[in-house]
Amino acid sequence: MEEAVTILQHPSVKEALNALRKALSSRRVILLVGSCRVDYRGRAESKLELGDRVVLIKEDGSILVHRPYGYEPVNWQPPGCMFQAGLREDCLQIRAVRRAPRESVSITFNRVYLLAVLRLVDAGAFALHATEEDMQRAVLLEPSLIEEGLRAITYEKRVEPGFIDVYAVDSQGRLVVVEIKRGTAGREAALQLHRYVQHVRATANQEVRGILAAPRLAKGVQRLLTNLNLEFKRLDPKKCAEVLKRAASRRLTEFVDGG
Amino acid sequence: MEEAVTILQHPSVKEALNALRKALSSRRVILLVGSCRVDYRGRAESKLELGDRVVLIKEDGSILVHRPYGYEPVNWQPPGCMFQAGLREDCLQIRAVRRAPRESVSITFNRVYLLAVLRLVDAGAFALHATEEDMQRAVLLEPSLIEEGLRAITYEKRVEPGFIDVYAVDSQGRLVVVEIKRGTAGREAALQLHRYVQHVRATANQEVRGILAAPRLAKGVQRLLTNLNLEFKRLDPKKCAEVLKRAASRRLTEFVDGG
DNA sequence: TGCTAAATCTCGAAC
DNA sequence: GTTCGAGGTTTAGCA
Repeated sequence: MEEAVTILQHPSVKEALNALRKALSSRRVILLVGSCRVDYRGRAESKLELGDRVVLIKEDGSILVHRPYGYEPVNWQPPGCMFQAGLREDCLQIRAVRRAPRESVSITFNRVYLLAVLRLVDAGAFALHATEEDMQRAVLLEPSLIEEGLRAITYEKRVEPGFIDVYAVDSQGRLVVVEIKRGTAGREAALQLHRYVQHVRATANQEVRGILAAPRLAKGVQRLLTNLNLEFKRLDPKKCAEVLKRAASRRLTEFVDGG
Repeated sequence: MEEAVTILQHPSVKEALNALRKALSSRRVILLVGSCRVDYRGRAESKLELGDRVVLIKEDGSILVHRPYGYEPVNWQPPGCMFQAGLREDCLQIRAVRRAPRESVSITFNRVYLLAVLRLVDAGAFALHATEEDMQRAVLLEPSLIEEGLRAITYEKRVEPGFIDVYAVDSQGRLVVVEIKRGTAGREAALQLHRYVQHVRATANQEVRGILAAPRLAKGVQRLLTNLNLEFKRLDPKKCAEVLKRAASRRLTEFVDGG
């Protein structure tokens, strides 16, 4: 069985090329550190002059070029690339090509400091909580998070301008459109809600309330809401997550008790 | 002078911790490969179970956790983090904390396959062409890209709904609002243009044309434009980039000839 | 610092 | 294959 980690330190260009070709054909994760130039052609075009970078090639054919700073890669290619590796004027050149859209990144190393070929096994589950979807599910489960007496009718209702997060009826029988934002709700969110409410009003021909539910509003948005005859309701993502967790454990209890 | 690349292969947790602490305090770029769990708390919450990952820590205090597949990091922290490294039940634990917003990522390695500490020098210039801003500048330089006889008045004009990309007058003296998109223009772009045009009409009290300029339209958007009494003009990002390049070399020629 | 709009956005789902 | 909306979006540009 092959080693999980194979490392070449300061390899010659030829040594690096040999190891790289083998690693690419066996679909390994590859780490390359060295001095390189990068050119991109496709949806846009870019040129990056000589400097030290970290290049990460993954099993699914994605590639990232990282500078020593910044969250985002300076150049990249999404999963599904074809790779070519070769020599070019004493340099190691790697080309990552994809079609649809047709684009390519080519990286030219004049020096390689480190080449690591990795056999990684990762089947770990990933779970993200307190997303906007979680908040929506929480409101459907407990509409009182928005206001007492509210009853949910549908969610993700398709209307012309987009999707209504939660569509409900209040204690007095009026239609309510609820737009949920996980972060600070800005002007765009208010306008989005406005479009939905306008559409429902035109269709339903009765009184329709619009409620923007978010942890907080951006400056000036309260005034915009007032002008548009819409309402704001503070809604905490964490509290929504707790509602979901409670509901899940309740379901579990009922399941155990009932079974 | 210290080595540009320092490597520990399959270090013990204690060895890794020592090297990591030193690397963090000297603000090096750090590559860590190993088996780990990851927890995130902040704007949302996430949990990633055990698996092999590549962790990249940068000079500016950003950190990325990459699985063996996918363009995006599964967990991360933007530049400006504080790092803590320690032992936790025979595991190497790294915590990256930032405030505003308050959030943290903690990574717990039960095994480290590779630790590389890198001294990278990257001063290479990066240039990106054919962005939406390039297209806007090209249209300002040559309004005939949109239509003959068009004259630009202002750009990035502030109006209530946002910023008008290019504000112009056509050959017959009518006001023209131009909205530019670099990619496929969808429904949202048409509605955005509509809002701008409505606003200008209300303000200027005269005939106002709205032109959506983009390489192509999403399906159904042409019909929407027609309903809203707006126009579409095909505009190629690459052609815009060429216009700019031509203009730049012309300026250079004039400069050389004149000087 | 807060807010707005763009991105080689990416990613996923729905049509 | 497109299109559309969300993202722990990030990033750049301004008020």
